[in-house]
Amino acid sequence: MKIKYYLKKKEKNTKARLGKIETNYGTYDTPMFMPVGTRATIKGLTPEQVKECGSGIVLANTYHLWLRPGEDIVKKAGGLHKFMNYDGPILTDSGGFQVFSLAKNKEKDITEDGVFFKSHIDGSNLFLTPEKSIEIQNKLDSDIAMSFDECPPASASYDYLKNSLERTLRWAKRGKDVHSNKNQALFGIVQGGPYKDLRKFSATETVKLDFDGYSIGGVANDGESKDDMYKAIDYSIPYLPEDKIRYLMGVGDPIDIIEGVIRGVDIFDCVLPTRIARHGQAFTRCGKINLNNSKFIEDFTPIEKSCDCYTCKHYTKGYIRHLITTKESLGGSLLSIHNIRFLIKLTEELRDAIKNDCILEYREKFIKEYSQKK
RNA sequence: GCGUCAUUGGUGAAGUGGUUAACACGCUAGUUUGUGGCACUAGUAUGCAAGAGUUCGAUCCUCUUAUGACGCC
Repeated sequence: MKIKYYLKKKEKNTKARLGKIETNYGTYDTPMFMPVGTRATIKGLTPEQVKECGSGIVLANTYHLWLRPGEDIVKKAGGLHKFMNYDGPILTDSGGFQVFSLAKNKEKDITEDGVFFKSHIDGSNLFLTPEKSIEIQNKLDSDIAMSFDECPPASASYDYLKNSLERTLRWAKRGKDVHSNKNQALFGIVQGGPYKDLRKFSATETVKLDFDGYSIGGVANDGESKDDMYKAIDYSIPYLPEDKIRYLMGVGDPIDIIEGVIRGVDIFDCVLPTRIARHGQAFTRCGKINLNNSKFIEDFTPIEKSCDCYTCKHYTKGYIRHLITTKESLGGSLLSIHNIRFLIKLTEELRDAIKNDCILEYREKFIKEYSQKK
C-alpha cells in the first residue's frame, strides 16, 4: 500500500495543520521532521538511536545509492529498509539536487533529456534522466519517491526559473509515466523561486499531474533570504490540495520549521542537525551553542537540563567538548542525537500548539528565547 | 679547557640587510538549510636567545654573554 495522509485539524489563526500519515511501517503524526540519511545511514547513528529520537520518516538519496552500492545491490538485499535496517518509512530524494550542483556547465549539461555531470567519487562522466531516477527509486523500494527536478540557485533570474520549472514539469510527467512500484508514493515538486506567478503556475500544473504528495523545492538555497523562502511557501501552498502531504525540502532551521508549519507545511528534512553536530554545535532553546568553545572545558552540565534525549540524560558539555576537540566520532554522534531530538521535539510541540490553537503565541515565545544571546 | 655548529610564536619549522616574518599543526572565534568532502572562513610572533656595535636601516653582518649538540686534549 502507498502512504495515506489524513488531515486531522486546522489551526484557528494560521494555515498550520495537524495530520497523520499511514505507511507500511507505521502511522505518524504531522508536522514532522525527517532526519537525513543520504547514504542509507544517518551519519554516526544506529537506526535504533534515530528511532529513540522519535523519528518517523527518514530520507535517503537516490544519487548516492545509485553510485554506491548501486540500486541492484540494495534490491538484492531486500530493499532499502532491510539493507539499512530501518523499521520505519523512508523517503528517497531524486538526486536532482546533487546532480545539478555537479553539472559544470549549466547551459550545456542540462538538456531536455537529462543532466550530464561528473561523479563526485571518481570524476567519471554520468548522465541522469527523470526516468532513470524513478527506476532507481522503484528498486530502492522507498516509501516515497521524489520527482526528478531542477533545483535552481537563489540567484537564478526570473526567465531562468520560468524555463527551468517548465522543464521540471515535463520531467515530472515523464517520471510519473515510468513509476511502477505499487507500494511507493510519488511526490511532485513545486519550483519558481520567490515569484508569485511562477509558484502559482508550477503548483497548479504539478497538481494537475496528480501526485501522492507535493513538495516545495528551490528553497534553503545558497544565500537565499528568509523573506524569499517564506514567499516561496506562501505562493505555493494555496494551490496544493488539502488532502495531500506538503513537504518543504531542505529546511531545518528551528525558526524556519515554525514559519513553515504556520504556512501549512507538513514535513521537513534537513542535514543541519547532523552536520552542525559533527562540527561541534548544538541547538538549544537559547540558540545554537558551539561545543568547541573553550568556555565549556569545565562545564559538567548537560547541553540542556530540560532535554529528554539520551545525550542530555547521560553526558556533559565538558565531555562532549573533549570528544569534539579530539575528533572522536562519538562526539558527533551524541550531538546528532541531541539535535535530531531537538527538532523532532519542536514538531511535537508545534502539534500541541495546533491542537490548542495557540501556534502564534508559541512562535513568539520560542523566537524570543531562541534569539537571546547567552 | 679548546674548537665547530646551532639558538625564529604554544609546537614543527621557512626566510631576507629595507613596506604587514612563509607554511603546517595547535589555539581562539564564526559559518553550515532536498550532506561528495568531521568541511569551510577569519584571527593568532610589534618580534627572530640576551646585551652591545657596524649601517640611513639588522632577525639576517661583528663582538661579548647564556644555553644546547658534536669533536679534541
